[in-house]
Amino acid sequence: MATKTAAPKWLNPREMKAWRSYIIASRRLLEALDVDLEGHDLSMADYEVLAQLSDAPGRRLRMSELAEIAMVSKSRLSHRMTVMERAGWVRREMCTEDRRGSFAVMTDAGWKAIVKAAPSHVESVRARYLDHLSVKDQEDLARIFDRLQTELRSQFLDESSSK
Amino acid sequence: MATKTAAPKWLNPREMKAWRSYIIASRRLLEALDVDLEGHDLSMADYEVLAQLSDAPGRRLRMSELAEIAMVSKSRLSHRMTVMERAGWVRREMCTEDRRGSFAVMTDAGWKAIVKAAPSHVESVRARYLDHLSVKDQEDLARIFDRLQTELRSQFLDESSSK
DNA sequence: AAGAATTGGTTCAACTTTCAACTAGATGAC
DNA sequence: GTCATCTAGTTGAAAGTTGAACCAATTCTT
Repeated sequence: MATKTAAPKWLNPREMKAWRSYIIASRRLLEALDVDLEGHDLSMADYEVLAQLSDAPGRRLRMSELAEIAMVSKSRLSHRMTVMERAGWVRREMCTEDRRGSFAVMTDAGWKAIVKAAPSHVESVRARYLDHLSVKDQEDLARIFDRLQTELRSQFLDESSSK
Repeated sequence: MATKTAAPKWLNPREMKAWRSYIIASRRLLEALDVDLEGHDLSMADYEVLAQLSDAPGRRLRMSELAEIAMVSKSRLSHRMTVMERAGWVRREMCTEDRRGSFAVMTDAGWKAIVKAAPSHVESVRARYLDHLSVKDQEDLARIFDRLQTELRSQFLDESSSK
């Protein structure tokens, strides 16, 4: 920890509001979006995995790459894959170039499932989120959260290098 | 569902950015905050429960009320309570007015734990979030997410009444 | 070319969360 | 008052998640 000269400890009312309203609304939002997806037997996390996979060339990706871009741990992806494999949405193929590795491949059934779910999910994102934002709000949020993401990533890099 | 006259299906680039940057940054942020709390053997969810409890008069609340304001299910609260009870942070007291009910009560050890964790958590909220926002950003976010929350709540009420 | 270190991915065990069933007390209708 | 209904909270089983340990293949060092 850096030697901080007695930083102001608590949050002032403005900071508190910026924090609490964000965190509470986010919880509710995520919850609502998850509920909306239930009809398609999908969680937000699984949706993200399938969406990323469906975007990939050939709708196939190395497991680790998929884990990376879908922001789930390798372990978790591995487990979800066996579930989704059982559902017939994906399958694994071994990788001949690197025989440790394997590919996650989306099946036709998986493709159909995601194509079916996507419009209602998008509609849900609109109804729960975008529809309540002005164009300016959208631009502000994009800017703010982009910066946040950049900062978080650089913090992460710092922390893991100086471990 | 209301009869919507063929709404534009997909997200335009601005909407997409507003959505993706928000969702990705949020995931990373929550993750970082959770990691920061690990040192105190707390998850964000448990922290929230304890924080709410510590704010209550007498640091005691009916279980259902606590579940409500900490935004966890009754079942989940019940399970977490037994864990935190084992850790000596809380205890249950039966409610004499309504003998089905019980109170969650924070122990001295629990109070000490949360008092110890709070400054570092606040510092973490600053470092991961607030420090990267201008005053204007903070005000914008508060306004936006307050509105979002209001909308989500009213949607929720609509949906559960017309179930 | 032989170890040593790294990487890709899975698996196991511990833990957490959810969902539905359940107990028991409170409320309401008649 | 009694039967039905509702509410508070807990429980147990199933499903999900995590993190460490693990295997096997690759790459790095010398």
